[in-house]
Amino acid sequence: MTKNKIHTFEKSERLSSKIVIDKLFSHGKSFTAYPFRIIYLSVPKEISVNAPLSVLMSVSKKKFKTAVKRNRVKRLMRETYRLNKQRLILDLQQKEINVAAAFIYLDQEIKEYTFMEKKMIEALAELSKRIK
RNA sequence: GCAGUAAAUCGGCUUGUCGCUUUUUGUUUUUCAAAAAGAGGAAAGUCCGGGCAACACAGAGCGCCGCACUUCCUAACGGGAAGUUGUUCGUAAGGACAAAGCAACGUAACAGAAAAUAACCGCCUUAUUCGUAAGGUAAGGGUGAAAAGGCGAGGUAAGAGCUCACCGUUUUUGUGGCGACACAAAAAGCUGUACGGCUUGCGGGUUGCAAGGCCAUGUAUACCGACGCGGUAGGGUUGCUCGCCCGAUGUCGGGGGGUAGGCCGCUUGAGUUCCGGUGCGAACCGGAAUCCAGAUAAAUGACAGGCAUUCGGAAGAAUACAAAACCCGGCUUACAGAUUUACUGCUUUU
Repeated sequence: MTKNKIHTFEKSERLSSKIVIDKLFSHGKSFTAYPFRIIYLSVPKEISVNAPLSVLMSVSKKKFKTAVKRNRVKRLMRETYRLNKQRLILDLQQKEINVAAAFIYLDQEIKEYTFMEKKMIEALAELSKRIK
């Protein structure tokens, strides 16, 4: 494993299956780590493709009316996730479970990158603790 | 120099680290590496028009919806260009808005005598029992969005295009213009105005790429074949019996439709850039070069530094609006700031 394989965010790591998303929102458990609300669900290995963790980012249209601002928030979330996900993935690989999760942004304003990063690390730690 | 008007263009640049999507090449079947490309003038609103696709469709009429000065442009348009007439804003350069028709049918509330076969008051004439009655009259009054061409003079019992001058209107003729129309002359005393669901002309089938087409794992399975039970269980016909008819459950194979998912549609097109020509212009014609996002819950990014611009004494702060979703042509709306050209007003200097 080379160094630059760690911080990726490829298609397989994104949650794109309609069925899994529907399941996630109807049966998933959730908690709030402000400014994120996180919904997660452990998925059987046959359904999920490759990655131990597949994720989607969501920003409400009500809170950010223009697409440019929504994109900005989503990209910030994605970057912070991408750079800090490694610990959680190792954890999941040890436990041998696959997880699907949705990150929903709750705040009304765009926050600084440093703030977002700090909160993302907290949220990922919390998620790691909750999954058994 | 300052303020403004019109048209057009641009709308940050750059280095490093870590990423994303597509394509190509190499390595090689499993993803790994390299290279190239990767949001806009409005991509937006989804308001019009067209391509494309599926479905519908003998022909004609009625209805419904949209549009409406002229000529031109266009694949088409409710769009655009150049003009016409009117109203209006601005000192000006210029800007904004409006525009078929009233022959037939219909409407014009309230107010007012009356909203179109005009007589309430007033004015005048005649009659008079002096109360009024008959008639003439649109000059004056008030109402109203709108009052019977305007104004002056003559005229008259009082008045009236009744007559005349000027203005307006309509018609005819002439000149200019492709035309809307403009100008000029002559004639007509001049049969209201505003509009409509009315009339006329032109256009319109419906739904939108989540259109539409193809492949198809798993699960269940219409139907068919083979093997097996067995022409057995059971069912139908009938009040019952006979008779007649249908006929399982299993295994394997074929097989249609089709869910998850994938592929096509999908980016070479009314394309883009440059040059030349025609036209006042929108635009068109000819030639050369070129391939320039194709994602799918949705890539085109994040962070750190440097530069530029603006604000500020400095520290520092700010750098608009807004992100493709089948593709084009428009319209509308948002937009920090910068640049160019032409023109206008004011001011200074010459």
